[in-house]
Amino acid sequence: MNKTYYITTPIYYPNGEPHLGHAYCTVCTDVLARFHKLCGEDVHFLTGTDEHGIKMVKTAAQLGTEPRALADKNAQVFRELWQEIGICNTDFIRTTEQRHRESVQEIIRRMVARDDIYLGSYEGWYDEGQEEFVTETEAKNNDYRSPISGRPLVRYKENSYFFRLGKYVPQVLKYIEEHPDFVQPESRRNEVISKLRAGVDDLSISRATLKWGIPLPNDPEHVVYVWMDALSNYITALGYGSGDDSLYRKYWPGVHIIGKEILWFHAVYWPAMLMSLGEPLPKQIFAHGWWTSEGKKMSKSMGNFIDMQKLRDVAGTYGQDALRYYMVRAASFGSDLDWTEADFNKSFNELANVLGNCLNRTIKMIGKYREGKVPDSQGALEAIDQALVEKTNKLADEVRKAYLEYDLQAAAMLPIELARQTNGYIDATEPFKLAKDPEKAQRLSTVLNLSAQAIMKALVSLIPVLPSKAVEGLAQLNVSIEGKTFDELMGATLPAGHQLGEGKPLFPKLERK
RNA sequence: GGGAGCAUAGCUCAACGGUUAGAGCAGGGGACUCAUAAUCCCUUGGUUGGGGGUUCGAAUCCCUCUGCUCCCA
Repeated sequence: MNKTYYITTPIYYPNGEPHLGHAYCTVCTDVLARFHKLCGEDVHFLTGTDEHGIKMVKTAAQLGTEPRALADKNAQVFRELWQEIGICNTDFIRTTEQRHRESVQEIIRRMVARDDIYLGSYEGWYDEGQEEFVTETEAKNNDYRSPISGRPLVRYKENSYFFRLGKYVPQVLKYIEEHPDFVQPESRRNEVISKLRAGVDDLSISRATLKWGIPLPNDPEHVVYVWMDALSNYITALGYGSGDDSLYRKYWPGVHIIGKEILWFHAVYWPAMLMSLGEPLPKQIFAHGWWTSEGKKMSKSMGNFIDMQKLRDVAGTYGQDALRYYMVRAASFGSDLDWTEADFNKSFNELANVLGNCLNRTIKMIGKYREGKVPDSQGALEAIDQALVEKTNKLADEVRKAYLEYDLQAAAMLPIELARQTNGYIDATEPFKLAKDPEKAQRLSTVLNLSAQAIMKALVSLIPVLPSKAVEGLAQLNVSIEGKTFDELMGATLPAGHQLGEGKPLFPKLERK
């Protein structure tokens, strides 16, 4: 039995189309999923859409359609975009699906049985025009007026079921304190801890005024509100609480990759819910940062919004892998990021000039000087050879470590650094000059061999980030990754006599306007 | 108002309290032709935000000032 690995993105709110933020989170999760898959693990990768709630109702009304139809349409848009940027999710859950509905109701039943849910009343600032509650912060920021209509907010009270979050807070706090890796990165973990210490109220989990949602099994006049519905997806998708929970037993607990704005809910509500159910907590929760664009907050009116169309244009022009590489290497995983044309070009040039060119010149020289067959490395290694061999041999460990520590930026850039060094090696050893001197044939063989080994390892390491291009590059080296694990591929060398394929630019440069 | 953090080269960032504070990019100079007008080498550039302290030794620890960010209310 292979080791299992379960990883998730959040479920996205489909009241609009996906944008850079969604794509980033999904790509990072995908990169991790692909690495673990490459390591031979049995990977289950879940993403999906969170389709209930007042905003769906309103957006649908504005568009003259129904929430269900809006969700159907946009869930499909999300699915298609993920296809286009190479996402390898194994499941896609929609919270309107029957499997989720039934399972959430079962979850509530179990919580009710545990006396963790009770009827109380929810009081807050209510925007009558918008027919929705606004948070205390939001109300204050808008001077207790509706940001839409400008009319004063009213104090409104309605019955609501509550989850006894407060009961579990001490346990959650203890768990987070005792498991430093549970919530990452560190700075976010500290924020959660300090907020937990300040004390937390019980959580309102139902709305009687809303109809678009999952009815509470114990009181169908109420629908399940936001987090109880949304967070449950991570286990309802595995069949938790249904007749067949084999996937749940196989894959749970998993790793959650999320944006920093929803860390609180994942780090506190979700563990508390699982404690109430008596189920294991997630293995890890990693919160990534937010994007700005050209140094400013993304906004449609500013014209710097990286929307789905822009993502499609970039993927269409430069390829999905160039987009993926850019996103992953743009900043260290966990910190905020900034999308700039200049940085994108820089990152594309790394792929084309450093990685692609290194592969290309190596293949072309072996083609020209050795009839496309990898020559044997002969004779004693010189210091410069030794340095390249060491760097090549270290790559597997370095990349593995980077992935296990969620340092996706390093994982993406380490192979590029090896390609950079290989370029330097080729320039320093000058195989193209050695080729002119028959007496240097042995030396030439060594240089070509070591260059080929290095670029091969660089490409293997990049498979999770560049699922299509890395494999394409390896195909040029006539290396198949079919059925092979990361360790097997990284431990292997191209044998002497190995016939290479045809060398073609991996990331062709585009015509400049 | 409460809490946390950051400040290092033009830019993005590194540097268990321990040699001369390092990379990439950008800038300057040069080399090369296997390769995608690609590549490589050399190089300019820093009083580590200011001030004080602890220490044999501080970018790193402490205090303080300034500026910025984040979380919460």
